[in-house]
Amino acid sequence: MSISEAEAKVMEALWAQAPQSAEDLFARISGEQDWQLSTLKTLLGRLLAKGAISADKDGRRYLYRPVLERSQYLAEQSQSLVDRLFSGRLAPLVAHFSAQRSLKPDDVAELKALIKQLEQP
Amino acid sequence: MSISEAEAKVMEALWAQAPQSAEDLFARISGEQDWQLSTLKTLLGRLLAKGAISADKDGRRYLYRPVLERSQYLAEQSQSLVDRLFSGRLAPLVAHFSAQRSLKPDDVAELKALIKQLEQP
DNA sequence: GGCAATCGATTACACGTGTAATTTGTCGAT
DNA sequence: ATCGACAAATTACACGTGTAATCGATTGCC
Repeated sequence: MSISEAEAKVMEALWAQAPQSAEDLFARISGEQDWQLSTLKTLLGRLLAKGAISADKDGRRYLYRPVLERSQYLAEQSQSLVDRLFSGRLAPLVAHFSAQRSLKPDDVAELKALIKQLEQP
Repeated sequence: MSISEAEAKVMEALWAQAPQSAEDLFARISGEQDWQLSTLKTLLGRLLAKGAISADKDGRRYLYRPVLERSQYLAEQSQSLVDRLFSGRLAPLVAHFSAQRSLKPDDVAELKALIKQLEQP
């Protein structure tokens, strides 16, 4: 099962720090996200059901921690986009960004460094 | 309003060739997508409602053509992913792919060529 | 002109999602 | 033992989406 966008925001908060209680998460997420505590609880429940997080009892409350790794989530999402829209190849995506002129000089420099690294393993 | 994944498949078929009738599209999409004609009609209706395509009467049929451009759709989708998962920067996404070892030598070569081009406009 | 074929339009329906209120269960304090 | 606080679980509900059947209108043929 894949996680939704709202659920992903909860995951981000857990990837930033874990474990956290629902209250912790609520405090951390408020400001970013204008949710009722109840909403967050619903999302935690759904993430638990999906196996994306785990919960350990800590006194009267639960402490939640990610099971799904951020890097795995990134991989799924990125791969899916590249597959769906760019025939599974990364270069066309970069070309697209370049054509849109949304590459800052910083990006170009960073990319260049990356490529260099890839060429000399 | 944004278009859904099933709707995007219809758009792809229209981007590949336009204008096309519902029947044309159905023929072109069958094999990729195991839809009933009725399903395709529903999706065309929704795309029309969203303004992503237009329809011109051609005798008893309609001919559909894209209004939303593919490049704009690519831009929205890519930007959204990069914003949500990579702080809006492209380089980290490429780095992620590289770390996943999902870059083939071809890709690296192509990227290198791209970068080169970006440096000497 | 009536009937059948053919389209598009309308209606259907289950499921995921965003958002939340209400209910339930438990622990601590009186 | 009871009551209140609090946390989690359950229930709620509207909306988008995937998938499709059916309805209704138009048109070509006999």
